[in-house]
Amino acid sequence: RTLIRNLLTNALVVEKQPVMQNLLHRPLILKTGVRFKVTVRFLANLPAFKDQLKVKPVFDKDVEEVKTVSGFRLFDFTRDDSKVLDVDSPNGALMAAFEHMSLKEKKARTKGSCESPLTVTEELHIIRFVTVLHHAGEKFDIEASSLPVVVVSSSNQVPSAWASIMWFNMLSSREPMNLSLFINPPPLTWEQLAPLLSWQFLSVGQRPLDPDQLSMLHDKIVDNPDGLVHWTKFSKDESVWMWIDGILDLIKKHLADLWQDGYIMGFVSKQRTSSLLLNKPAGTFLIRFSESIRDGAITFSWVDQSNGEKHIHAVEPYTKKELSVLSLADAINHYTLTTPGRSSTNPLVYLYPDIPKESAFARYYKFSGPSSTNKNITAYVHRMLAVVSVNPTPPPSPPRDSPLDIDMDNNQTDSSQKLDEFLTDLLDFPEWSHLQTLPQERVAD
Amino acid sequence: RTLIRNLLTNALVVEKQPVMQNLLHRPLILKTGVRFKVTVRFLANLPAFKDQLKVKPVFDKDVEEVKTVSGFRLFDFTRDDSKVLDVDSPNGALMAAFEHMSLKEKKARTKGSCESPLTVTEELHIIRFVTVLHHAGEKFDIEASSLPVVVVSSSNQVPSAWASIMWFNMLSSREPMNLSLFINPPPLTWEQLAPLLSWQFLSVGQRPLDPDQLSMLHDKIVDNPDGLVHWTKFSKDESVWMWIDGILDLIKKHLADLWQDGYIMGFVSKQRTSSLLLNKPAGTFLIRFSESIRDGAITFSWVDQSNGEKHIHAVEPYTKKELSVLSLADAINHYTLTTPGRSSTNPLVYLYPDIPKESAFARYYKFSGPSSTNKNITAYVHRMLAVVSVNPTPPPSPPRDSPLDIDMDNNQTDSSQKLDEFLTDLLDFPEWSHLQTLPQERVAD
DNA sequence: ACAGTTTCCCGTAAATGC
DNA sequence: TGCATTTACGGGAAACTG
Repeated sequence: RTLIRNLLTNALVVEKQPVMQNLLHRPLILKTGVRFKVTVRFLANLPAFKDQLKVKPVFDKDVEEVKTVSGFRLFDFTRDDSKVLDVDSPNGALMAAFEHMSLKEKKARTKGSCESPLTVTEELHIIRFVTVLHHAGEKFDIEASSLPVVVVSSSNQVPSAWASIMWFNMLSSREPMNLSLFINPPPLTWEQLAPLLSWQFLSVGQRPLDPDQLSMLHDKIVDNPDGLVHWTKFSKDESVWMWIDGILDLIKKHLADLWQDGYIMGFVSKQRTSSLLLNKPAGTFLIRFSESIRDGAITFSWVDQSNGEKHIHAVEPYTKKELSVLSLADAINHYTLTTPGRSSTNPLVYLYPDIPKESAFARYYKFSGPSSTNKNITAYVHRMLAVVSVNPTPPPSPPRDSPLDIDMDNNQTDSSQKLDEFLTDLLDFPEWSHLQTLPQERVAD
Repeated sequence: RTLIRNLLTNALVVEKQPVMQNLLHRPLILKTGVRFKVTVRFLANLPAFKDQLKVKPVFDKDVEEVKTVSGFRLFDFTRDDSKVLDVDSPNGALMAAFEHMSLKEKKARTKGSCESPLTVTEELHIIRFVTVLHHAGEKFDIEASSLPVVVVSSSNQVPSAWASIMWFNMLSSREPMNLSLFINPPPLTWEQLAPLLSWQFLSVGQRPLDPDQLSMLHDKIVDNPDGLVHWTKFSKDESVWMWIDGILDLIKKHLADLWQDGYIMGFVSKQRTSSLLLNKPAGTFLIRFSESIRDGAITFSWVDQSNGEKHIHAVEPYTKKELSVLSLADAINHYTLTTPGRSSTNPLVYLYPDIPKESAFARYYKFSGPSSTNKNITAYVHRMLAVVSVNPTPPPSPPRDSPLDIDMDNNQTDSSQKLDEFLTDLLDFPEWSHLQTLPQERVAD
């Protein structure tokens, strides 16, 4: 009898398909006013109960934080609040599908001091599904709970909500269902955090972080000797996560191919960039994420040679907006340095360590976005977008005197050596002239 | 007594501030679920009536089309449906402000044949505000009506809704409040339509259409000898209006300055472009709207000279997306033609008729969008976007042999003559090589 | 004034209806 | 099936609210 009771008490299972699933197969982030779906399955497969069980969703049922933590927001369901009878599914199990669930904040928060110690994206909530089964003269209260969810009201809160989800997931095995986790959030060790981050890149870009990339992130994130990463560091003050999330979004929207191919080194420190490139021939470059731009931006650093001395440069990072009209492959392919009175050059020849640019990127060349879609022949003169800079390392005096130290045997190198002059009247523009006097060796960021 | 009755019957005046006001000061387009505001004023300034009058909005009150035209949509107010008492305004007049009005479609349309002869953007609706005044033992029914409005559910319907509003406005003087106007829409004469169109450009771009532009539009729109423009032609089949509306949006978002300055000829036929430019020195160009792209796009045509023969070319039109990262002025300033083995050129020197490019556009040069915002000096190499084409009219054999027929006295011409070579390996790309063999004389579009 | 949070709403994409 | 129309909702910005 108690066995049956226990069985039935745990017989409901919740399966959610929230809108913002974000590639982990779990209920995670719910946005007010946006529909999500939940399926509840009755594990005890007793067709006799068909049509007898009414399941009702209850938000934050029996959650102590609602009462104790003042300022904890309260929510209600706007649709499908009505319970749904159990019905047969194709595989014969009893289940109920809540297809049109939606949350709405219930005003009139808990009185008391309305000062919550938590931000809204640190509040963890749950949804319970309850039903009552009368059988053999006994009454069984059956319920099933979702994993914790974060409720947001705007999509600009999703990244920090996701940070909470990740943090919780990493700690939940030790403290199951502690909805007050973020009142006093434990730190994570780097060994816990590293695979978590790597997994994000695997999810978004089909490729995890390699040891070098993780090492750079380690140096950037772990600054105290105990090797622990604190929640504040991760999600608050410097907000390492916000920076990483911007990069993940950049990969998802514009760099999926190149990231998957492994052509984007991405996480490299300035120092490491220099030491890697200085050992390579001029014309070698690598692709890095901007460390200063929050919204996700990407740049490339290259090494050139002038007067026998090597210099490292980095182009001003490309933003999402620019990449939406000019892919990174095209931007690399057509990057042009101009020198007054001299021929123009593309300083990018070998992707580090020694991959000819074309063999890495040629398959992605398509010139620029919208115009390339209509490949039909028109009377219009076709065109492409290109990116142009003033050469930060002008070669010494006599024109075409000291060619770059580049292997000319390679065909593709040859073609990218057929370089040309560009509009030198750029230099008439006052804002550009100062660039001539900037120190050359510093790597950007 | 009847005087008073008439006075009071007409004493309510409606003043709306709809969301989509679109620069004409009238109630025009309302979107379901989107808030709009209406102010009702009581013209008879009798403070004695203060707090005695309850005004209630009624949608499509006494509109016959609701009953007769099957398929006519029905709407209700979702908020502020409750009537609002009259209150004193700062200037002492009695008025009621409906601050939170919002429409929702009422399902269950009129039965009968659900086939409406009208599209939703051709349905004209009105909102009436009604109140009852008891005074001196008599009962006065007072009401005020809005001008016709078009109700849409999505912003992709706004352009055609606006077409209806314009058409109605032009005809309403003759047929006041004919809500069935579009069941049999009368044509407009060109003399009616032309100022209507011009007014749109004045509203959006602070500059009306000039006679030449109107003449081109006339030739494009008026094809029957009676000089009438039919609603079908304007808004349906070829949808001249959709094309114009895309251009208006382009001006609003990216070309406001240049349009206001009058530097955009815009509406010029291919034939006229040719005849204008062929009489001008090589390097003369003009700016035209694409006639084929529906979403609003802009191109420039220029004349060059090769073997003593003049050619007209037009670049593939620029779309809104591209103009959001590269302004038209910059695109013109840095437009580059490349010729294999030859120096690159910018074919754009004089804006038609003979304005040096820089004197028209230099004030708007800012290189490309986002990067120019941070003018602070960083270690990054600055960069800009440029547009590049393969030269459609390669000059004859010996390099730098036949310079363009350009006045070299002008400083700025001089600087734009310092032209350079560009990446000739463009020509290694198979898709570009065919461009060499295209006919040169045809003007695009 | 300000920061955290929510609301508002355009524009695109997807869903729906006919 | 295709087209007309509505719904959905991401994302940027305004409005709110303490």
